[in-house]
Amino acid sequence: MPDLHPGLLMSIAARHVEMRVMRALHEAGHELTLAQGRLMAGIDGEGTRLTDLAARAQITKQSAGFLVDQVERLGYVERVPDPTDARARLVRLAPRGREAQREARHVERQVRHEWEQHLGQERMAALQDALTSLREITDPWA
Amino acid sequence: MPDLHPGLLMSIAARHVEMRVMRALHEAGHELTLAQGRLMAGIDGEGTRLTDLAARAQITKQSAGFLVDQVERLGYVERVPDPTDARARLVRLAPRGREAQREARHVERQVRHEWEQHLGQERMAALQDALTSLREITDPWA
DNA sequence: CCATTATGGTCAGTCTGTCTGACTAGGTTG
DNA sequence: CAACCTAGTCAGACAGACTGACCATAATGG
Repeated sequence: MPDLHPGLLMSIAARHVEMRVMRALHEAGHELTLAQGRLMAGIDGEGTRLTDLAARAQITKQSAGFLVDQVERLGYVERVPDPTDARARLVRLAPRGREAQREARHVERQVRHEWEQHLGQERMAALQDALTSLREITDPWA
Repeated sequence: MPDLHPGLLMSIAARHVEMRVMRALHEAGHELTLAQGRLMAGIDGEGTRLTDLAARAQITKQSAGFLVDQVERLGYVERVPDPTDARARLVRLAPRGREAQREARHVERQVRHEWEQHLGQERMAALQDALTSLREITDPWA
C-alpha cells in the first residue's frame, strides 16, 4: 500500500473534526449548517466586519451577507454599528452564539485529546509542528 | 499566539493542494469543477460502480449520478456494463480522463516535494506517519 | 422455486451556498 | 471639493447537494 497523499489524509481528518463539531452542535439543539459554522468561527470577541468575515472564510461578501442574515434570524449573532465607520457594521456573537462557540470548542479539545491519546504526545507535537510550519507556504491568507 | 487546532491547519493545507490541482487542470485546458474532480479521484483502473463512487466521495448516489453525467458528456469517463451484475454499470476513465489524472498526480507530486523542501525530510516523514496513523480513527470509510 | 428483501441506479423536486454584476452610502485623499 | 476607494446590499444565476419515490435485477430463506 503506497502512501496516500498527505493532502488527502488531511482532508479526511479535517472533515472528521468538522463532522464531530456539527454533530455535537446539532445534539445540543443548535441548527447550524457547516457554512454557517465556518462563518461564525471567524467572528472575534469585539465583533467583525462582514468584509473581514468573508475574507477569512474565503467567500464573497455577498455569500457572507447571506449567511449572516440566516444566523442573525436564528439568534446566533447581531449586527451593531461600527463606531469607527458609519458604513460598516460589526457582526457580534449573541448569547446563543457564544453558547454554540463554547460547545464547539469543547468538542475540538476533546478531539485533540483523542488524537493525542492515539498518537502519543511526541508524535502529536510533531504533527502540530509540521502543520504550523506548512501553513507558511499554504495559507493564502497569512 | 496559541496553537491553532490541527484540524483547522489541515483544512488550510488540504485546500491549498486542491486549489493547486484545480488550477493546473484548468491551465491544461480541462474544465473540471472541484466536485467533479473529487468524484473522479475515486475511479480505479478497472472502473467503479456509481454507488461506490458515491460512498468514497461521501455524497448520495443521486449526486454522484449527476456529476458522472456531466463528466461523461465532457468525455472524461464512460459507463460500461458491469459483467458481473446486470443492474450495475462501471464508470471508467476515458482517455481524456486519464490525461487529467496524470496532470493531477503530477501536481500532487510537486506539492509533496515543495512540502518536503520546506519541512525537511525528517519532519515530512513524521507528518506522513502521524496523518496515516490518525486515519485509523478519523476515516469513516476504512 | 418462488416470495421477500436487498442492491444498483434513475427520476422528480427542493434547498443551500456560492458566484458575478450593478448599485448606494459613506470615507479618504490629492 | 472632485475623484476615488470601501462597506455593504440587491438581483439574478447556477452548481451541487439532499430526500423520497420508483424500477430492475440479485440474493436469500421458507
